[in-house]
Formats: sequence, structure tokens, C-alpha cells
Amino acid sequence: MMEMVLQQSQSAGGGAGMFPGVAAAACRRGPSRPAATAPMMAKQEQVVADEQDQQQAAGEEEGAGDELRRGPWTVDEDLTLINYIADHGEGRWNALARAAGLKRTGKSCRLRWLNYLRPDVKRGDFTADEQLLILDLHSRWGNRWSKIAAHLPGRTDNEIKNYWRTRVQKHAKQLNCDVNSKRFKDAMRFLWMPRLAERATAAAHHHPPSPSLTTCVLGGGMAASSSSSALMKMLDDATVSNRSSCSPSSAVTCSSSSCSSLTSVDTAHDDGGARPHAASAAVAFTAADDDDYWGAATATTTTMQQQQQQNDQHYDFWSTASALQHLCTAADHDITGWVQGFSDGGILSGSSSFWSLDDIWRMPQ
DNA sequence: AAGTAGGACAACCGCCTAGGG
DNA sequence: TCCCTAGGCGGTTGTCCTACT
Repeated sequence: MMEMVLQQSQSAGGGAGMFPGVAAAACRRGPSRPAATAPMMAKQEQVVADEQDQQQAAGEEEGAGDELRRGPWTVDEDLTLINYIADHGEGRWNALARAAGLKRTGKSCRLRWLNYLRPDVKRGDFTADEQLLILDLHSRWGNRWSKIAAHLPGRTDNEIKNYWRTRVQKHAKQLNCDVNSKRFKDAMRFLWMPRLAERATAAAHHHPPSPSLTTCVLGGGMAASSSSSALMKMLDDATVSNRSSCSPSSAVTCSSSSCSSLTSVDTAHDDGGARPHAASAAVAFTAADDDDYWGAATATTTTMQQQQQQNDQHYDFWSTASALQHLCTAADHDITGWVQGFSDGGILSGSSSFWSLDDIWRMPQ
């Protein structure tokens, strides 16, 4: 039975199989990549061939001695581990490794199973609601990856950790601030998270998310919509008070066609160039949305901005946050101050039967 | 087409903790 | 109480892939 499933997952060549990791072993990171093109398929076949060479070499090594194997797992090793666990279950990893005939440490087997081979491991890009949850939980628990992963069904601590390091820290770096700084946390909470919540809500309309995430997403999404509006106003207010010290407005460009995902944004600003003032920034933050409110907000931008928007620009959050940071620095005005009271005033804590962001915030540590 | 830089992610390393003898 | 072992966890590294020049 297990072998049948494995064969199916391998022939599927993607993440749709019951054991995505096995297929992925023959096609590195296949499941999370776009559909393979013909050249890609050829490349994959080559990888499989290489894999077979590797297995042959591994077999020769086995004959040479009993030293532990390291590095990438072969398809055979994956199958051995999966079949053994299917028959005997998990636990006692060192003993399991020996009994299964794997020349790996127990730790290595455990890691391979938990992060890759488990049937319920979910692969592919993080959805907006998942990103939202990660941001929120990290803001409360810090680098407690396993604890965070426990709230994201099918996601591993390793995957979340990688996401944080490659995406989130990268953007903190772009903003010239520490990922643990209050400024970055504020930017996350009051700019990025509402944006993600809106996207999650929109996505929920098209594809109802899993029950485990639905309540959080819907609750956060509803709260976030208000927070975005409030943020707009505050940014406008801030603009008025800081206008004299701000550089001339100029559109923030973004090469991303959708600006829909943090993972796809491209902060096209250049450090030497002019940056938008807060009003532009607020619009920039929201203009990617198509609803009327943001359309009206966009109408308040300068002619130059409109012209640039008509060309091909889309705005993205990180360009905006960068602009905000610039503004804050120039005006000696911390974003924290702008949003102060905003969080205390209960904008995010509206009474909702769902699991709101503030509910999450108040969860026991 | 080739070279290079950066991104993504699987895997490893080292430390910590819990449990058993 | 101490020691040993295994498992868990967070940090780091290595490798492959893609995009860009």
C-alpha cells in the first residue's frame, strides 16, 4: 500500500502526491516551483540521473564501510525511511535509523521525516493568512519557530524560519532598521499586517481557507481594514504637520505587477532619489487595492504621480515603508508616535466573534 | 551564451533539556 | 545527585536555481 502511494507520488513529480518530499528529492524544490517547462523537465531528468549515480556511489561507499552518510537524501533513503515508519511508527530515532538500515544519524532521520517526508507537510508559498499569522506570532514569541509552526498546520519550523530569514529580515535590512526594532515592528503591525489581512480576506472570498485559519484571517481582516483607513488619515495628518521638512513628492515605483505579495515586491527606490511625502506614501501603501476608497485616495496625489501611475507603476508596501522611514528620519518623527493610541484606541480590537488580531495579541505567552 | 549575484531551502551543527539508570 | 543518552530547537551553512548583466 505504502509503496503504491510512493510510486504515485513519484510519478506525479510534484507536491500533489502524498509524500511530496520524495518527489522533491528527485526534483529539488520541485513542489514549490512553477510548473515545469520542457527544458526544466529535461533538467529534472538529468537530476534524476545524477541522483541514480549518487545512489550508486552511496552503495559503493556502503560496501567500503559503515560510516554515516551526510548531505542530500537519496530517493532510496527516503523510501526506506517512509516504509519503515509506516510499518513501525516514529520514535527512538537512532534505533530507527539502525533498524531501517539507514546510514544516517537519528537526528538526520528525524529531521528528514519532520521537515520533508511527513505526509501532512504542506509545501509551496505561504498564503497571506499564513504570513499574517507568522508575523503576529513572531511579534509575540520571537524566534520560537516550533511554537509558531504549531499554529500553522502542515508548516515546519524550518520552513517558517527560512521564510523569516529570507523575506522578513531582508526587508528590515532594506529599511535600514533592525528586525527587532520597534520601528520595524510598528511597520509590520500597522502597515504590513493590515495589508496581508486585507489580502487574506479577499482570498477568503474566493477560496474559503481552512477552518483553523479562517477565524483568525477574517477577524484580522476586518480589523485591518479599519486600521488601514485610520492609518491613511494619520499619515495625511502627519503630512500636514511635516510638510515643510519633506522632500518633494515623487512616485514610488514597483516593478512587481501585482504587488500582492511580500515575496514579490521590488523596492525600486534608489537611495539618492527623491521620496514621497507621507500622503503619497499612504496612497502608495494602499493603491494596489482596487476598491473605490483607495481609488479616491489616489486621486489626491499629484499630477506627476498620476502620470507615473498611468505608465506602469504599481506601489508596494515596502517602498512605502521605506518612504515612511525616510520621512520619519527627516522630520525626527517616529512612526511609533503616529500609531500611538491607534493601537490603544481599540481600532484593532473591535468586537468580533472571530479570532481578531488583538485576540491573538492577548494570547498567553 | 557565459558569468555572477542573490534568493530559496534542505541539511547540519551545537546547545539545551528531559528522562532514565 | 550525577551521568548519559536521546530528542528538540534555533542558528548557520552549503547547494542549487533564477535573474540579471
